[in-house]
Amino acid sequence: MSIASLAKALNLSISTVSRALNNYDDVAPETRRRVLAKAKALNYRPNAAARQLVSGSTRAVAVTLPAVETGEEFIDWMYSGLLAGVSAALDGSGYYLLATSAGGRGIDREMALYRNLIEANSADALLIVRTLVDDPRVKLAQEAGIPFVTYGRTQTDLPYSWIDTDNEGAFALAAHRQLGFGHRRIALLNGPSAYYFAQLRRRGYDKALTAAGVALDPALVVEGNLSIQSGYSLTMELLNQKSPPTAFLCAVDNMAFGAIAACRQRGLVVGRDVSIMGYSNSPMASFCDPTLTTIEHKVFENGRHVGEGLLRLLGGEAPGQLGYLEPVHLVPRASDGPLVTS
Amino acid sequence: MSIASLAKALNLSISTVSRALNNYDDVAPETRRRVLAKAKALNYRPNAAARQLVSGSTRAVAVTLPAVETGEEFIDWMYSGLLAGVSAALDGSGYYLLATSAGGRGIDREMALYRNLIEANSADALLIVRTLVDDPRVKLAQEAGIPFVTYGRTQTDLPYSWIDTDNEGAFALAAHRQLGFGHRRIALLNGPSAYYFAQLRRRGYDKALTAAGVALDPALVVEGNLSIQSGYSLTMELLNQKSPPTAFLCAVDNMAFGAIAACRQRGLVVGRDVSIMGYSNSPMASFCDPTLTTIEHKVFENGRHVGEGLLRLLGGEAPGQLGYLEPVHLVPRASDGPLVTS
DNA sequence: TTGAAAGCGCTAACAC
DNA sequence: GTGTTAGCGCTTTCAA
Repeated sequence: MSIASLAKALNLSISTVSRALNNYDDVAPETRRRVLAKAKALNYRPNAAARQLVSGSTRAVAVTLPAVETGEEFIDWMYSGLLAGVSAALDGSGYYLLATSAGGRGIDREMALYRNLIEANSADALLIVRTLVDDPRVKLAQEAGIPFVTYGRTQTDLPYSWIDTDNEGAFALAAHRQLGFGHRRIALLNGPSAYYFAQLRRRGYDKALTAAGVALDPALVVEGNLSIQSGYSLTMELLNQKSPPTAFLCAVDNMAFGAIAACRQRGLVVGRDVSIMGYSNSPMASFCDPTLTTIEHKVFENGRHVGEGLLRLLGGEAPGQLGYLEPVHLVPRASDGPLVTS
Repeated sequence: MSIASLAKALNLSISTVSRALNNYDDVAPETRRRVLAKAKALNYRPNAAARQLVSGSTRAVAVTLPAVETGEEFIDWMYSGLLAGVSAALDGSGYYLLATSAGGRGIDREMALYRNLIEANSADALLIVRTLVDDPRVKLAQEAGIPFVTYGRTQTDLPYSWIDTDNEGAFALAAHRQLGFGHRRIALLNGPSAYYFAQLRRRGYDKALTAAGVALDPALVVEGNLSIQSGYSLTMELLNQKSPPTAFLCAVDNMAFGAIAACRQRGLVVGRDVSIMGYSNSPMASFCDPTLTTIEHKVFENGRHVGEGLLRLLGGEAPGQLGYLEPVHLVPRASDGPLVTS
């Protein structure tokens, strides 16, 4: 069913049909009615490729997903929620989300995917998630002149549109809470420092400790790949130190679950002998034992904001107009508490 | 950079360039060399829309994701792994995965998405996941004549290509294990019965119990939405029965985590007072307390098989040639054990 | 071995 | 208010 056959069935020219279909106002109301009715009856749907070729627009927002952890997951829980939000915001706009996975093969693979997408004209805009401190994807998009929104900030001189959560504030808050409980040896189980969010978290943590007059101990800041397993291993190593930490701030809930498992195995009662905090407030956090004190990270809502930003850009807004720091808040539960002094 | 400007730069005709680029054999070797070199130098990339328009093929495999649980997740852990596998199999084939979310708005929304995709010619093949007993998506794809692979089986008279895990075998195995432990009141926390996988699991469960001479008690078979929360609520309700179950077979690990939380809250020691089993062997299963006895479900590998099936179909294989039941196997851990008789 | 030309389905000038 | 026409960038006959 092409527009040509539709036109023939209506005894109209192709252009009149096209105009009626695309809501131009120089079409007789009666004609428009007839066209719309016939299109529905004949189940006409414009060919995406043809429209794309002539308009230059694909109506697609492309995102490649890092899956840094294992290479065996398309995306993880957080991105799952984020994309649901983006998808929800895009819904009804005529734009859709084109998701491809870099399959854990790193930033080079991601760059290749984006480059293809851009050069083959397969997307109108890009979504860049989990930004690096110095992110080549951002540079690529800027050079190509394709609209993009980042989830997470990066270092660049040019204006760009971003949404981020208050990573620095979140970890200052977390550290502050543990300091208030009397903890002085507070570990930070961070993500890889190549990611900007990890640097920001570290900064928040550093600031809170420094403000409280607690000396920074580099041995207490470790990096892992955000998996349960890494949380477990890192905690085990930290507990082996001569003077182990009494509090553990984890970059994601998953790492906290690993930390809990490690402490349990060591015979430590989490929430009493040691304090553990997560970040994200994933569904499991309220069902594990002990329930996990964490920082609520509204991924779905964040995604919705990202989607709205994308739409603004696509609507012609200049990059750099958008820069929104999502607030985070504490969800106190049972996995942390006052330092017990023996 | 269009093929026209490439041709001009080479002083060749468009068609010769096209042939050289597409590996036709009626091109002089020297000409091909020149074209390829120039294309690389000029960073030429064929326009996807144009190629699509003329060839009729988009090189896209579309999948819409149900996110039935909450509507707030693009996909869940299982699909995350499955798609990673599909994506891996497709990698290098020239086909890519186009994922859109139905945003938890049910099968009607999914049907609308697929219908659009088909009618606008936006995909060469479809991937249909989490099949219903009587699945309208399968009928739609069959009527449209578009190649598709289902992950999960369905009821249809026509041949189709599917990959499924051995749901029936898995739950027969699980029930058999609990029967062996002496349990007689074994609950099944199933998924919604509209899904074929839920029916198959029920069948496996029924068969195992019947074979052991244990009467089926409908009160022990309940349905939930596969979330942690639903596992928790259903278990609470089951424990409130006059004669509560001593073993709980859960449709997914998440439900099992909810079940563990519920039992803990009731003061029951999981693995001693009650037996709990999950399904999927998610990362958390080996880190929770007690560690979860579950059924390994190799989602990534399954996804790879699905992707390979898709490629076979796209390569011209007739539907119905593919029908593969993935084996599953038990991962015994600490959450289940012999019935304690007081 | 290469080039000219038609046409995929659509939009948007431009004429009437 | 409607029709004619020229492309968008590519593949693929058909001639040369």
